[in-house]
Amino acid sequence: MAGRAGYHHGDLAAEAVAIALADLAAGSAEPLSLRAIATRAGVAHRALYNHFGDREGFLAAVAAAGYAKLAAALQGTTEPLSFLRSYARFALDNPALYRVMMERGYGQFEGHPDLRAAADKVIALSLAALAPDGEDDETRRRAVMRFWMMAHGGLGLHLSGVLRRRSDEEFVDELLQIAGLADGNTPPPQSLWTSPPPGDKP
Amino acid sequence: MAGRAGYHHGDLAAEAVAIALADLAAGSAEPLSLRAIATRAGVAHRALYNHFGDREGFLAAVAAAGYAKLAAALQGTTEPLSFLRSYARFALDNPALYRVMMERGYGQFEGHPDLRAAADKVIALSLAALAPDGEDDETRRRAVMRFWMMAHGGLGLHLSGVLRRRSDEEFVDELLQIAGLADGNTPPPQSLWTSPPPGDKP
DNA sequence: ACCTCAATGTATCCACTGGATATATAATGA
DNA sequence: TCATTATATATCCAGTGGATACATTGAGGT
Repeated sequence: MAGRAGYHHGDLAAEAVAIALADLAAGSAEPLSLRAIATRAGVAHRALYNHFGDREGFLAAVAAAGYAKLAAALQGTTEPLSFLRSYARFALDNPALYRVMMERGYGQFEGHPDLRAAADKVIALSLAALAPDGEDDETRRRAVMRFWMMAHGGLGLHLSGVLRRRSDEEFVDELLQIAGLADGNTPPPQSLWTSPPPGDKP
Repeated sequence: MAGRAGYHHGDLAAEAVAIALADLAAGSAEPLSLRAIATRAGVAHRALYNHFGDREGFLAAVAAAGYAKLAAALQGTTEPLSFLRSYARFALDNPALYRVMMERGYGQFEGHPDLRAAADKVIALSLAALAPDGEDDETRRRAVMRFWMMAHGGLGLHLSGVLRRRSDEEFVDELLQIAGLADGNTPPPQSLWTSPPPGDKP
């Protein structure tokens, strides 16, 4: 039972991650605080350390939940265009969560098998949707990497405000064009920059 | 004079940034601490607040210094291949500093004109080295964006350990190939992944 | 049914951080 | 010379991640 009447909570780990996800979705700019989350779960802050070893362990669990959400969002996309759209939409709809996920790469997977498994599922979906079936493995991986670099780089620049402020829709269209996936009937984009780049005549 | 004998320091702002740069170069993983830097400069931690308004102001100054270093590294590159090489080398040689720089996009430039000016110089160099002269402005900007997405995304994935661990040299060659800038006589790269991607037969 | 024990939660401490306020000292310009 | 302004200090605060010691509980073995 998930009751919280007694001394024990029931499923603290799950609720803590859920609170963190809600927090990130709410768009608060401050970093997640273990204490705040524990308090919100009605528990002493030190209780969290029983489930996740330390802050990084907790964030790994949050990131794993994020990858699971992303995998769910990517399910069913079978070709590059819809895949990129879904991927971009996820990142744009969950910018803070996306950041947490992307700050935890394969390099930090040791000791966090759940995170690795969740991320691997996303990679499998990427391979299926992006890479031509007939090609050899190396070519397929190359295609996924190319996509990932573009999407990751473009989304990062967009989310951190490097690019001219634009609607998400407009950005995705832009990204599709730059990635060579444009469907041809989107209007030509305007300048990419936040403001006139140096060298422009006023 | 940069003397530090008396009550006043001489040039605290410059020394604080220099200490931060040295710290980032030393590769310590912990985030910069104003107090630690002030102590290392032989000064009360509150003295820094006179020069930079708050922590974010200090980091903006550090990032600006980083952009200046990057601009210096990019000076003289006149075509895409050498530009990408220099850019990648800078990021790989100064990963922590690169992170600080990239976390502070145009969106945060308000109130930090120095940071903006330094970043604009890098953009001007990018335009000059990457974009064909004959093309119209929109095409040139598109070329720079395409490069930046790839480089930024690829470097981010490499630095955060998402990709298979490889030497920097190897990674740059890989990046050149994926970006379509390979000079043709580099050996074919191996798999990109940290470990066998899902779907491989063992 | 009992009873041990591992899992989970609490209480209390610590070092450290960014930041605020009030004060002291030095440099500068009228 | 002297007031003003820039710079540095002293001292406080709330908040954070983490450590140690202890309390409570539920599950398994007998």
